[in-house]
Amino acid sequence: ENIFDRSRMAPKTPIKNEPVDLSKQKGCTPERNPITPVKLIDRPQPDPWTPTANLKMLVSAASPDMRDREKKKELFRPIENSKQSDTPDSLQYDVVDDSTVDEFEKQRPSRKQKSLGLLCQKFLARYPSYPLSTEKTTISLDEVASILGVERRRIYDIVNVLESLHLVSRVAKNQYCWHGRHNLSQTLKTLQEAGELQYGELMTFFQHKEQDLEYKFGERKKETIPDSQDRPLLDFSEPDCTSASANSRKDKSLRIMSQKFVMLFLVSKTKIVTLDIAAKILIEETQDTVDHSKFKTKVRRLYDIANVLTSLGLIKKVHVTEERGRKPAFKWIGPVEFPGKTDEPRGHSPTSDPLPGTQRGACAPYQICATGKQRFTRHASFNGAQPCEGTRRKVSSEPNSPRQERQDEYCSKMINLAAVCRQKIEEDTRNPSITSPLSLLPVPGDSDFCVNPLPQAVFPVVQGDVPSLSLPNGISPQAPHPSTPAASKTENGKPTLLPNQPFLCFPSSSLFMLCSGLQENNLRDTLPAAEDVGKRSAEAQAAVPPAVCQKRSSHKCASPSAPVDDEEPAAKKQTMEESDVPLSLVVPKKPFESPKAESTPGSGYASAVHLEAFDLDIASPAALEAANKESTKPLNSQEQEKWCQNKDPDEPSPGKEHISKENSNQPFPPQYLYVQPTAGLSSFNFLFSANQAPGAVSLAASQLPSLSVPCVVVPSAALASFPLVCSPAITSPLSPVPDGSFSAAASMNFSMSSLASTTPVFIGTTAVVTPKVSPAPSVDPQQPSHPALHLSPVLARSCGAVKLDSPVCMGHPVTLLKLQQPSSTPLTPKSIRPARHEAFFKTPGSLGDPVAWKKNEGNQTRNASSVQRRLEISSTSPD
DNA sequence: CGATCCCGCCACATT
DNA sequence: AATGTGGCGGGATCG
Repeated sequence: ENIFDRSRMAPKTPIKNEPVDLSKQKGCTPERNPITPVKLIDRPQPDPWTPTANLKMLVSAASPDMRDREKKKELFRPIENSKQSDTPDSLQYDVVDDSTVDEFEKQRPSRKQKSLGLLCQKFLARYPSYPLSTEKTTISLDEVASILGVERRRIYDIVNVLESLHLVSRVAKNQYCWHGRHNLSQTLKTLQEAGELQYGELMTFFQHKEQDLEYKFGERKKETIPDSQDRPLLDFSEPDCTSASANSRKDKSLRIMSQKFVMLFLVSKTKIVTLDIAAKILIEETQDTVDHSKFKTKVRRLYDIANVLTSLGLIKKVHVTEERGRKPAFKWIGPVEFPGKTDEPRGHSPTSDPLPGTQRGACAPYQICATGKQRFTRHASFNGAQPCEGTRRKVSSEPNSPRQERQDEYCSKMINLAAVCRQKIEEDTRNPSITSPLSLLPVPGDSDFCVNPLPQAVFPVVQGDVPSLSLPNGISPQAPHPSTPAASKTENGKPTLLPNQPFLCFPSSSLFMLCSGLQENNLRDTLPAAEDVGKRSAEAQAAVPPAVCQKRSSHKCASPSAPVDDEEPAAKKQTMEESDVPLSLVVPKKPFESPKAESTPGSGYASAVHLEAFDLDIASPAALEAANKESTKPLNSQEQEKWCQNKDPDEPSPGKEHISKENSNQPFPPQYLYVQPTAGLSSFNFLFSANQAPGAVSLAASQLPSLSVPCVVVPSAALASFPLVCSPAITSPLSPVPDGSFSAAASMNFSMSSLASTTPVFIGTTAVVTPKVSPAPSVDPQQPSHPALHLSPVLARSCGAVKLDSPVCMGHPVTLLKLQQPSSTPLTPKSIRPARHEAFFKTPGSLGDPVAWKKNEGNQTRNASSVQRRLEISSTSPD
């Protein structure tokens, strides 16, 4: 009751009104009046410093007696003061203080006193951590705000974060329901899983570099992945779920950010996350590079979140010292292991929700996790047929557009990750001279590369395809490899793939990137794991072609080893097999949509990830998995696994070296892009070797039209470089397309992929390998760019980051892109992309922004040089 | 001076 | 239109 009164009386305004300045000055003579209450007013609060104080306040609020005492102390001041009227307090506080020194401080309301963290503590003190299930505690924002003596806005900050962890949920306007920490572990678990999917690699990656190299990517993934797969993603849905549509809003970035932030901790091996990295990763859309301001804003938000999380006792502030110096960071001090299996409760049955309204997996804003994916895959298999689409969606539960958003998020994430990686790489590079060649490849637009949300939504899905795929998978038993199974097991297509390799997952299940060694190579220096990669890559190269084929033909692949050798044959077979796929080709729809999606996304992705997005449908994750497995396994599977596993950080090089040497031509090896088949397309899986030539991609675009094939692959012109694997059927048409040479290869099969890889993607590893010398030859289009030199910084970075993985990347300098755009523009999807890219760039202001550019440029140069070095190094010394 | 982050404007959403 | 929400970033404070 008091509260209300007081609140009204004094509450808000007073504080604000008061000019701070005066107060300070006055500080000396505090108190009294409130004329210019300013700081003085604050004073009252001051005392709260101690956490306990806050509690006391609360208590005091409860009991008048306490209050008086406290009052002296001034703890409660906010609320109370209103009532008490400031008078006395001021005086007392000083007196009261224990520490003499503090008086001043106490007096002035210092900012700390008003900190969000403190406020949050007060807030939390009001509610039991583990409320009885029976009692439902409702929270009135107005009430709380007045009680705590703050504006409502601040309460939102707190509640939003709490909501992200499901400690509270919104029940109605101005009303929240307090759940306490009962579900916290589950929530964290869910987040962890989701985080693994989304950020696992990155984090691992980083950490490796930075901290311990011990880690292995492969291992790491394996660990996490397994579990995560089955589970539904996060359901963060929380509240929103209720209104699936609701997502629309901006999506409460604070909430999402909070979840993402927590995820980073959970997937972090060290449990320490630096603010800057978190910000980079969390920045969506824009690539890091673009705005500095954006970054700043993100950091601010992170501080807000961190304050709340700190109050919850989940993290604590620490500093990490890196090469550059000491950086602010936070360490997770909350639970790491989540005993309760979340699964049980929710996992299998999505329906069960702990939280009342929120859960529904589908809804969750978080979609990221893509709850849908996993399920889809499976479902898809079931469906088998077209209907799938419908089903699938249902399954996904997302009726609406929301997905797109999700996808976007993913995209953004990916981008961010890429950026982060990039940066890391860059940094690393510095040290040694390791610039990653990748960096060269910039893909400007990539950032956008958003997911192809549309595709998913749009496409009906392909489940039919999936099934087919799945079948193979099922069959796949042939591949005894453990890894495979694991993958298969995991529902998520993505995860499965991952086992050994580092990969990037797209939310949309449609694309997967497998990075074999790229990163490693690049990073290698820095990274521990790199070595593996190298090996892998080498092998991968070999394997790749087959893999490509296999994807669908996994059956064939079954005899993995063979395929490798017989690439061609395999390819044929594949094609044969794929014939099925062709069907998918039929599907025209995709093309349409996909183009868009692709175009945009693709470009974006490409840039970021290098992926090409294809819009295949996301729906069929299984297919992907299968494909992936197959692809990799058949040829490489074992090897790869070995690599992955084997790779010991210590001596990765050996293997690699060999490989590299062997494959010198195709240094890149390992990366693959996976595209899940969409419904129609589903049958096709695309694997792109990172190496591929750009031309292929472009071709694809052109092709597409004609074919209307599902293959969406459209690499952005700039990006171009990706080779696409086309289903055989498609191939014919395609083959011609792109670059003559490449295209042919591409069109044919994967085998070509190998070719492609060999081909100089100028940017690709090859580039690295063969130092600049003649990267160009391979691709005309690209040549112009001469990426290395000109790469737009941004791109380069992004590429680097992303690319690190894939040598594939094409580095196109920004300039190039532009050029291409005009030229290529026209019809092909490519053209589209380019355009977008530009737009993209511009938007971010990157281009426009002088500052950004400058930065970029600087980087570029740097990169270039480093790259060169790198190339040399790589070429010379594989190690 | 960089790290923090309070404060509150203001846009968008909901009622 | 009013009110609820919450993005966002200026600029104050802290260290």
